[in-house]
Amino acid sequence: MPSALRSVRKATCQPTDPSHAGPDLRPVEGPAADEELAALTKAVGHPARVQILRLLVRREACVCGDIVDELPLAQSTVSQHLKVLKEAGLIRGDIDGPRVCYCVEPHALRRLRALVASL
Amino acid sequence: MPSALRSVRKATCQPTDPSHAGPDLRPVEGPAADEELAALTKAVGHPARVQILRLLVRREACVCGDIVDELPLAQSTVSQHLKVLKEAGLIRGDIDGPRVCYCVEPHALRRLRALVASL
DNA sequence: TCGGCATATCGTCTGTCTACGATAGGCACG
DNA sequence: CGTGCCTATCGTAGACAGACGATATGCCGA
Repeated sequence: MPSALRSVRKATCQPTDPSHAGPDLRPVEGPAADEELAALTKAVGHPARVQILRLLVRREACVCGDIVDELPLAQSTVSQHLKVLKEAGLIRGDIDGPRVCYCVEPHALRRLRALVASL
Repeated sequence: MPSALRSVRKATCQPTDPSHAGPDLRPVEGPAADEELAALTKAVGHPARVQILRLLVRREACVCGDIVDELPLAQSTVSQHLKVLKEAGLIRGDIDGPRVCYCVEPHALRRLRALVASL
């Protein structure tokens, strides 16, 4: 049975509650902000990773296997892209039994928006 | 005489007048938008290129030599980064006699902001 | 027209990215 | 306690990125 026929699994993790986090106080300019902006945009700067982000935003959360099913890439490749996004702080992965449930980090996205807006 | 002592040259080019351009009608989602976002963020995703963009935004326009003076990189390296930004449509280079005057493309920045905001 | 300055391009080296298959490890179910 | 599924990691190969010096090009001024 091909994996494409697998059903979408229920997502168990939730994005970080943004109500606890006030506005980001870090500056949007200066050398540190430049490095941060470069690192974030570099992480986003690949079509597969953009697709993954969109998928997670649309579905709020998503099991790794579902992401693999949506992209025309090998499982190991998708896993590497997820790792890049996670190391950039843009997504989070919660272990859910035998699976891993990924979801976006809203405050990282807001930070990215703020940095891009400062350009 | 070290190049660091050169004076800043007057910029002759101006950013594209944004008043002529209405809101960008292209969609901010879908496969084409994903590719576009990936290409733009990839171009921004390097510290030197972020610095160049910031420099151009701050000064509105800037001669290539001044950019070289501001960055700890060789002239050929800076020229390559400028080329990346230009091919992504983020900046424009106007020939001003023997020099080249670079300035940002405001509509490209707005487009980038819109795409990032759609995440 | 010749010389010099500003910029772009070329050639090259090194390192990182991206892709894949193969393999390892962890958890649930029987 | 084994077996099977899901995911991460390893190893590898090819493509790409980033840096530099050297060189080409193009424009002014003498």
